[in-house]
Parts: sequence; C-alpha cells; structure tokens
Amino acid sequence: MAGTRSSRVPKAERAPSMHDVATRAGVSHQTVSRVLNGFAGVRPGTKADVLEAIEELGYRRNNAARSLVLGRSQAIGVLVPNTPNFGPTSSLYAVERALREAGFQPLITVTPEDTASVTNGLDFLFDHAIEALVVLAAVRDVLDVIDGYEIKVPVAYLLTGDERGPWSVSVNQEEGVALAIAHLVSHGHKRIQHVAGPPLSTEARLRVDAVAVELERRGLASLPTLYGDWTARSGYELAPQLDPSATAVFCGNDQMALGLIRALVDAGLRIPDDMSVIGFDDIPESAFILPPLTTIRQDFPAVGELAVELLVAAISGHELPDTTPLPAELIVRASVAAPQTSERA
Amino acid sequence: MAGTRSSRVPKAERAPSMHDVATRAGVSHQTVSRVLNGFAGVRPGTKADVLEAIEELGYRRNNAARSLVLGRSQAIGVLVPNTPNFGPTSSLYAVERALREAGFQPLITVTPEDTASVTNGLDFLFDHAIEALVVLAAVRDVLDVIDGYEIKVPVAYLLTGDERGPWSVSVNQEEGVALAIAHLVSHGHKRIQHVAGPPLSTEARLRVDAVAVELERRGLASLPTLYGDWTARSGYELAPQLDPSATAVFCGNDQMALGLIRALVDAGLRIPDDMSVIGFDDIPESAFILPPLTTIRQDFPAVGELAVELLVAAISGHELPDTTPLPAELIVRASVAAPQTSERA
DNA sequence: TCGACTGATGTTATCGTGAACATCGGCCAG
DNA sequence: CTGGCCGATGTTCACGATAACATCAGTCGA
Repeated sequence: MAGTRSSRVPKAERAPSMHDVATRAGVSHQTVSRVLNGFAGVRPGTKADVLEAIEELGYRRNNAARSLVLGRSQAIGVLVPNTPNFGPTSSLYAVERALREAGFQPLITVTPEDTASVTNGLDFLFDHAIEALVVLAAVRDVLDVIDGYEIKVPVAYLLTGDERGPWSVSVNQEEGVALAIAHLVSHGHKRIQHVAGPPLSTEARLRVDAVAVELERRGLASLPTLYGDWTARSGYELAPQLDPSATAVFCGNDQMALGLIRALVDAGLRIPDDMSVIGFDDIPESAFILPPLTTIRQDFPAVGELAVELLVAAISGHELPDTTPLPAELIVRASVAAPQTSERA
Repeated sequence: MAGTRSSRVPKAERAPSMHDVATRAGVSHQTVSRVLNGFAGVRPGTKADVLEAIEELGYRRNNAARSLVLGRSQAIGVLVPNTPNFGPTSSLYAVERALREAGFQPLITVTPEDTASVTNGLDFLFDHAIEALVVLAAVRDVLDVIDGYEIKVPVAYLLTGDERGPWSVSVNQEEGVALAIAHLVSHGHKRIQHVAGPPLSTEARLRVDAVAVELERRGLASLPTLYGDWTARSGYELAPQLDPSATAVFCGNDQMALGLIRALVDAGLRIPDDMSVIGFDDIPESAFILPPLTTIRQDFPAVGELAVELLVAAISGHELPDTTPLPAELIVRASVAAPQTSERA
C-alpha cells in the first residue's frame, strides 16, 4: 500500500495529501474529506483522530484539486484602475475583506485604463474562471472593453454611477451634488462654477449633469464646467480659467479642491472670504488643509461591502439586495462663507 | 466517442475542455496541450487547426487542473495593511502588475494589523499554496506573527527597512533622513524636532534612529521625538507638544506634516518663516498644500518591481538581484526657510 | 428470529491537464 | 531491400479532491 506512493522519489518535499492524513489516522481519505467539510455521520472519536493527524502533518487542503472536482473556482475578479486614490482604494480593500470572509478568493487586477491593458487584465481574470466580477471606478473606455466581452457571470459596477441598474453600487451622486449646491446657495452664492473630473469618468459626468439640474432648478446662472483629472495638479492648473464672476467653486473631488485653493491663494485670494470652495469624497486630509475643506462624504467601504453582498447573492441564487445608491453626507468645515457683498464684476 | 461525454445531462453549460477542442480539430488532447504550451514538433497545419478550434469554442485552459497536475499554484501572496495610504498602495499596484506580467497569480490579502486578522490572512494565503510571499509595510506585530509560521517559500519584505537582509526591499531610510537633516541644517537650523510614525513601524523606527545619528554626528541638540500614526490628524494633535525651542520639524510622512502645518498656522505661526517643516514620501498632494511641502521622495513603484524581480528569481532558482536600498530624493519646495534670527527662547 | 433499515465507513469514478510512453509512417544508410 | 531512427501524433497514467455508490455491522420491529 504505502509502496505505491513512497516507492517513487519524493520530489522536493511533497505537501501531505488527504491520503497521507488518512493513513496516519487509520481511516480512508473519504472520511478525512467528510471531517474537513463538516459532514455529519462521523464518529467523534474518528473525527478527533483525523483532526489530530491533520495537525501533526500540517496538512492543508489542495485548492486546485478541490476546484477541479467541484467545477468551481471560488474566485471573484476585481478590476481596479491603476491610480492609488483614496476612494477606490478604500472600496477595494473593503471588497477584498468581504469577499474573503464570504469564502471566496479575490483576484485583484490593477490596470491602466487603455484598451490593451484592460483586455489583458480581463483575460487574466477569465483564464482563472472567475465566478463574478467587480469593476471599480471604471471610465467609459473600460466599460466599453468590458461590454465587448461575452460575460457569463454576474458583474458589479462600483463607483461608476447607477447606469448599470441593480448591478451598480454607488453613493447617490445627485444627492451629494444637491447637498453641495444647497450648502453654497444657503450662504448666498448665486454664481457657482463646477470643476469636474475627467469627462470619461461616468461619475464625473453624473456630477456635471446633477450640477446643471440643481442650478437650473434654482434659476441660477450656469458657468462653464472645467474638466480636470482628479489630481491636485489639475485643480491647480484649472484655477486661471475660473470665471471671474464666480463666487464659489464646487470641485469634483477633494484633491482638485486642494490644488485649486493653492492656486487661488497664490493669486492673492482669501478662502473662503473671496471664494468659497467645496469638495467631494472627504479624504482624510481634507479636515487638515488650509482652510479645512467643506465637502461631501462618500462611504467607500460601505459601497464595497454592498457590492460583495450583491455578488454573493447572485452566485448563490438568493434574492439580490437593494442597491439603491447609498446616501451622501455634507461635511461642513471652513471653506465656504457668504460671498463678498461687493462682488467682482 | 462523443457519447461518453454528451450522454450525461450537461450541468448548466460546462466550459469546453481540451478534449472538446481536440475533437473539433480532429486531433488528440495532447496535441492541443502541445500547441498551448508552445512545444516544438507540431506540424504548422495541425497547429492552425487547433488554434482555430480554440477560437471557435472560446476555449480557456482550466487553471485548477493545470495547477493540480503541475503541482504548482503559480500564486504569490501579498499581505497588505488595511490602510489605503499612498505609499504602500503604490507599491502594491506595482507588485500586482509585475507579478501578473511575470506569469504569476497575485493573491492580495488586506488585513488589519491585529494578530487574529493577520493569522487569518496568512492561513488564507497558505491554503492557496502560494509559492512566495510579499509582505508590505509590516509593523512589528505583523512581523512577529509571520515569524511564528514555518514558511517554506521565499518572502520579500517591502517598505519595512532592511532588517531582513537581502529579502528586504526598501528605499534607503538613512539616506532620506540624512538628506532631510542636511537640508534643514543648510538653512541654518540647529534645533530640529522629529515627528515620527508609530513606534511599531519598523521604518518609522529606522527614521528615528537615523535622525539621532545625523543630529549627533553634527553635534546638534536632540529634542524629544513625538510619535504619531501617519495620519494628518495625528500631526495636528501633536503640534502643541512641539518643543518651544524647535525651529524646524522633520515629519515621518507628508500627511503628518500637513496636519502639523495646519495646527501651527492655526496657532498663528507662519510656515516657513516661523517654523520650517519637511516631510517624507512626496505624496501627490504635497506640491499643492500651503506652503508647498519640501519632502523626501520614495519611489514606491520601483520598490514593488524590485521585490517581484527578487521573488521570481528566488522561485526559479536564478541569482538574486541586488536589493540594496533604493535611493531617496530630496524635493525642495517652500516649507523650509532660515530660522528667525530672533529665536524664541 | 430475521429482514429491512440506518449509521459509519470504504471503494471507485471523475474533473482537465501535462508527462511519460507508445505508435506509426517515412526516410536514409548499409 | 531492409532495419533503425526520427518526426508527428495518440494513449495512458497521475495529480488530489469530492460525489456516488458499496459495504458492513448493529438495531429494531414484526
């Protein structure tokens, strides 16, 4: 019996298998399997023997073999843009942990947003037979590549607005924008300009649209939207293009607000006295910049957790959870004040 | 022939296997395998047939089966602390991409830094038979947990100083600190205080030690080190404890510098006129805060890539690359100036 | 008292791939 | 002309796990 196996030269130091455990415990490998999978109908004594053998041998179940026979990879792909920003990263980390806790294997793939890289990333994921896919903060181009695949598994779209119906998991962008505009208006601002994220970003677009809606609803002037790329640098560089009549700026994220403020201060303006600025996201640094930034908070971890809940339900055929967009929250700090009475012409 | 397989009820829609491809191409599954693995000795015509069949069926090789028969998982674990900070995240993303490009499967595991969570994370990774492990920005406690495992695969320690010898991959902390201190000293500072990261962080400790060395080497006073937790908030909260005689502060990272500056400005000081501040890391926002932060840049992606190079070499038995710490770089901006001649007592 | 049932366990087939070995036809050297 | 070799391809086995089925010893009710 032992001969079959031990007669061959042990390559390196093969990890112990179920057979090894079984032999050691004096049972069959099937009994070991039963113990491992918590099946009923194993005598307590036997079970103890098996567990002891497992412990002694330092046995770990071979996931490749398990996946093969089950026909399930238990892997779930996560596609992440290659920009280490606070928001997506926070959601990503939440997704990873939730997935692992739900018994899945997160396969995280970070890609630049060009077609070739995204294709590579997706191919990698599908090569590993993922059972579901999480797409994080995807721009239009990435969505297009994804739509080009014939995907047979459920896909959750995170932080990309609600255009994917129940498969979208996001914070309510309209609500966030409404909160921001209402806050500015309540301080008496009438000429509000929007510094948006890149046009390719679906969430940036959503905010742009929502700003237009809110402004129009209140009969306020609509100043030209400025487009940045989410970075502080772009906010800084956009500052000179601000409309001279604007008394307040609503920035698509906190980083751009940061850069914008820096440029404004350099130009001799005081914030918020000469110009009010409001951000979006509430990154941890926002409370500590000068002036402390009033902003709209998004609960990124919650978005990640809800997405996992959604996919796990989809995979196991349970009823899908409610994925109406999560609430946004206004965080009032010190970057918004009433406009100067003597407005600049 | 076809009967064997197709006589059973197809559960859902089984993915095509090599046999399916082989049947379609009129060859044996082994020939398909040979084509897939680029073995020589397949007639061009046959090869074309196989490739066509693969294309038509949308065949993807089953990684579980492959891993099983090869006895290799091709997976490499990455252990990441649950804090979405710029530095570690940048390295993480670089590691992921480099690993994937090298043909491995990155298994990223994000964990809080308590023992139970780290143990869970490591168990998860070892359950998946990782062939190597990347440990990112680990604190002492995490290193202790890792050391408690009997690990049979190579482990690279990233951003955790050079205490792990050739398995450490980091930026040269001593050099970075020396650069910072030299810069302050060149502006005439003699009373320099250090606001460090948490004592549990090996890199924070390294910087603390290096500051002491640099100060002593120059015969300068050593003011009490203040310990934060890398967050802007902690920098803010530590400000009141600054030594009244200090004319410059060297912060363990940029976020703490940011918070500290905010507190100092609130207290009526001007930066850099009344107090010089220098940071560490050079996060993207640092150029745009007020004042623009002078800091020490670390090349985080480079660290990640070198780590992957190291592990791939270790796995394939090649000569290990040189892992002497990477150079740090001084980025001069506007947060350092000469101390006031009328020093505060 | 005996057969049916049940609980505990063993035996065998299977998943999809790659490695080792087998086959087979043609070519070349003796 | 023929035997050996080589190139191209097929066949069989193994990897380690789970599922389905088989076995076997008690037990219980008629």
